[in-house]
Amino acid sequence: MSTATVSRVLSRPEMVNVATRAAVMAAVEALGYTPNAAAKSLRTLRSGKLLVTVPDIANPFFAQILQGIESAALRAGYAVLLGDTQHDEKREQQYATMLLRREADGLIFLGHRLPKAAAALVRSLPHGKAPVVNGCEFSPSLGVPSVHIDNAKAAFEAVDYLCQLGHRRIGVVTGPMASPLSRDRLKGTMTRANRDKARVTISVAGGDFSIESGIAAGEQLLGGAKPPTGIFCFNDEMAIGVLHAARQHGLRVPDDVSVIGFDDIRFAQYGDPPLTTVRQPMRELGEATVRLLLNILRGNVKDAVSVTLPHALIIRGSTAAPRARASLTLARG
Amino acid sequence: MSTATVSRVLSRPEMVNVATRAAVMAAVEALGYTPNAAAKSLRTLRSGKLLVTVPDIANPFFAQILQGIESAALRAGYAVLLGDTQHDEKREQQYATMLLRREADGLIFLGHRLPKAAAALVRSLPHGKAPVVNGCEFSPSLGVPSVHIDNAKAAFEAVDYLCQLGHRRIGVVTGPMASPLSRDRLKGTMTRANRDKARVTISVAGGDFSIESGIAAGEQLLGGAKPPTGIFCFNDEMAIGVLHAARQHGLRVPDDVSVIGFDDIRFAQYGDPPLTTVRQPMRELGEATVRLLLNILRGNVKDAVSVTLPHALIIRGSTAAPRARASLTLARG
DNA sequence: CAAACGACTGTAATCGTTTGCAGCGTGACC
DNA sequence: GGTCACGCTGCAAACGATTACAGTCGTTTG
Repeated sequence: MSTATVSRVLSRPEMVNVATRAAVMAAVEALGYTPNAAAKSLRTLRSGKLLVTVPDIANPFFAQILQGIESAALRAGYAVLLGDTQHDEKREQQYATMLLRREADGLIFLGHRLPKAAAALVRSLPHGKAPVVNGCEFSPSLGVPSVHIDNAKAAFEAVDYLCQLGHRRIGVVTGPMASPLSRDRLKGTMTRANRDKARVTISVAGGDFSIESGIAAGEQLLGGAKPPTGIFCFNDEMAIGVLHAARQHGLRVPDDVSVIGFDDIRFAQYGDPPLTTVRQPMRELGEATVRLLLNILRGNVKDAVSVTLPHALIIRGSTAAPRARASLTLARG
Repeated sequence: MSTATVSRVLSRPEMVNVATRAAVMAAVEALGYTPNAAAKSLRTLRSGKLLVTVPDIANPFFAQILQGIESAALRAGYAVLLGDTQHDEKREQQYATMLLRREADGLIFLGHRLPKAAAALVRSLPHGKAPVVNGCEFSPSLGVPSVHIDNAKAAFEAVDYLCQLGHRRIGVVTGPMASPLSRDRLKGTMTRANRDKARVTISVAGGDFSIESGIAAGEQLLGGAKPPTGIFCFNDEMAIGVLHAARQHGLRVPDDVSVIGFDDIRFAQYGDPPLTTVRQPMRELGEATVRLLLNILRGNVKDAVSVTLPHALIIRGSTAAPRARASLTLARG
């Protein structure tokens, strides 16, 4: 029995006679043979792995996207190489070179920076051929397809909802402005605010998507002279921080101040109060990203284009119409 | 310039003359050469990857352990192959075979089941030589070293704290009993309860570590005739569920019922009320697990033994002394 | 001065698969 | 009966690194 035959049985069984096939399988069973992945990868130039870099795996938003990625990858016969970059550019670079070493067949990056090594790869290949896709930011300038929601529209809707409830002083807790995602959400926020320019005022506090930065932003917004009656946060964790800050200030949510989050992580709905938020389809985002990458790997150029998935404003208990100014002042005393 | 020299420059630079070394480096730069990982792996029989299987990556507890694993692995020059098993035995098996294919040099599994393929490996190698370690369960019978806390002791302390506050009817929300971790915590709970056999009664509700199962368990415990005044949950997510259920029942925490969680995930301290919980050093658990695995890979047999890390009861706002029975009844009316 | 040595560098075998090509036997068709 | 096609299997050449071993050359040592 030649190695060639064994190899064929294992990779393309239909090429070999049923009898020999059975014999080989029996021998494989008996000897407990398992093919060596490195040798296979060396020969075929394919590793069967997808490299995924995540800014922070402890962030439930990314964790759930990753879950979608993992399950779609597994279904397609790929394994996931995980890189937690901690928003650190060095680490992003470091991981990206694994692509050049052919340790992975493709790269999914969930941050907003395209690592140099990957950028070089993108430039060196014809458009739409580089196996690099982005997970949740949309940045056409990178020349890399991505899967995302319409962040500007989503923010518009969130702020619109606050306006419709009657809020006039609205606070916004953003993410880092380096990320297009934050910029898009701010853009949507402003678009809506400017529509009511005369009446609606926006105050902006910067955050970094962590609970702690949400607390700080909450302090900042609620500590001022004329605090906002409604606060829109660019993710749920910061919203949880703002809720916390509001409690510290003796403010009740939603009676004294309304809060809207973003993402709809699992903890959003079970807090007190349950958080009104913009739901992103995290799992689907992850799955769609893998599909996109697989299309590129398979050369389906026509299907290798950015995808926009639907979002939804989920209304829960953290939002309500603002109270009259007098009673609010009273409550804060 | 022979390939041998280039190889030496890249892997053991000290072996080659400084001048040639510089020349090679220059050429490498100029040509943008990057070594092929598969070829290297084939030749050296080492992949530079650690396989990590996680029952549920969206669970912040595992996410944080994974974070520790990833960072320790990266520091040691290893990459992480992630498998989210969704508690599914099939998927665990599937991932474990990657070890046999030499797609990874070692396996860290965070669930409680040792996959067959890995078990076979453990049996086939001398004791303490198999590159397989467990992440947070301690199960000597598997013959695999692990990193964990003293679960029985931790549970003992949590229940002890409730007892000392004056609670007599205590509820427990467990995890799946298939896991030694749950059994150990229940054991610790019972040890403490039995010390006060005459006065303390324990009621047990089964959960699966999800928020939803916490809600269900909370309903079950709080819906009865003589509901517990203190509830100890085997993780924070279920505790969050119990808090939710308590609110639904019109009970206030900690006035009407005290709640203790386990793990101290980030969301525990920013809820309302902040959760009293048993802190596990998640990051350190992950890092220690990697160290353990590396010791095995390097043949440091004497350091390849299970490790117990310290836990701590973190007291926050979700626990207090129970109210007199009369007023409790009043509050619930 | 010859021999031994040391510091490098090159040759070539090797890791374990995949796969193009050739060989071989069988049956069909003319 | 000869030719051809077809189905299957084996041979052997890759894939791209690492590394034992041998060779080269300058230097030290006896």
